Amino acid sequence: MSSGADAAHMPPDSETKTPERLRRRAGRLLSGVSAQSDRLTNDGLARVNARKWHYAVLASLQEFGPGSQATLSRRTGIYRSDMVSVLNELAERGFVERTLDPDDRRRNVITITAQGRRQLRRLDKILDDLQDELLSPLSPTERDQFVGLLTRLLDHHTQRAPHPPASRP
Amino acid sequence: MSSGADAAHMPPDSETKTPERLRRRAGRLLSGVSAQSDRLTNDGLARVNARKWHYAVLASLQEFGPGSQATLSRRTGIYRSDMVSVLNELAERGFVERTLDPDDRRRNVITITAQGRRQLRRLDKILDDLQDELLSPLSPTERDQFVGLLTRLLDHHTQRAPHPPASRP
DNA sequence: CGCATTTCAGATTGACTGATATTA
DNA sequence: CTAATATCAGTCTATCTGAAATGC
Repeated sequence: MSSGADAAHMPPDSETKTPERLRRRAGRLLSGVSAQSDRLTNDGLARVNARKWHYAVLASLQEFGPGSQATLSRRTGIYRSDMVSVLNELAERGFVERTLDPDDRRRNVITITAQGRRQLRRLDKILDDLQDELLSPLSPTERDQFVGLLTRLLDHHTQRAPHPPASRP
Repeated sequence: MSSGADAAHMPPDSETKTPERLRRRAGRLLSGVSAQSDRLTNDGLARVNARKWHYAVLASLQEFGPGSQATLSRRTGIYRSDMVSVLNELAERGFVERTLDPDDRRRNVITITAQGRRQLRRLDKILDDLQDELLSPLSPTERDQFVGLLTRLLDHHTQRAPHPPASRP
């Protein structure tokens, strides 16, 4: 009368339910929600043939202007070694240009193109929608709260790197 | 007379500062905080030769009693294939016992030992401390808020798996 | 010389898939 | 027969390390 599923073929609750102390652990909650968010973002961006690092690089170029690969690496947190392939992808698609820096011939200067700016707008829209989906169970006030709390946590733990230096190669 | 660091050897802000739109993205904040939390937990547990899955299994056994490996897999979210090695580690250390299930000879019945219960208490303490460290910038009220928001997000997104079925093998 | 930059080549890791043997 | 179980072998991806080549 009461339970919806076919009890004969379903395992008892104790086989599927997560222990309460596990459910309450902030660390576990964080990695769960973060994994969900990653899946959402990766899938959403893959649909337009983009990756999250593309967004990071384009946004950085748009906001602070052109820079060397090492500079972009510091601004986005992407390892220098990985920056190469990210920029290859962005250059292939015509979103950035790589030119030799005349003042320092070790460097490449990376510039965002008009197409790159258009792509950035597209990605911004997509990420806004995905964020709405992720935060859909929360009210507008709660969303702000959530983002605020996360920001404070991240700032606190990345200021002068506590134990291992967070990111930045 | 104002800025603390030696300006000559420091790159300008535009080389190190993260773009504002990047900083605001919930997805980025989440993976940042989650990464920090993972680092903290992994390091903390490694100091007593444990891993986060150890805790998940021990907590599940303590809360719901003995179970087969498949059951534990469902309760903790660890893949069946990875459960084997986790249980090997726990059995090596004397925290669980593997015995053949007489009622169903495909199964092993996993039981927590007295040592395992002691270890669970130890790990609970460690994780409490690490959680305090992670959430240290937040007031007690804010910590509850934060955990509450995360719980609602996770519940919403794991109920009847939206796109890809989150975890559970 | 030491140091920064771009680049490549590979280590390491964790989540995940697939196949097999056994038993229900 | 199909389905579940424990196990092993191996893929795939992201993060990260190391070192070479070039130029400051």
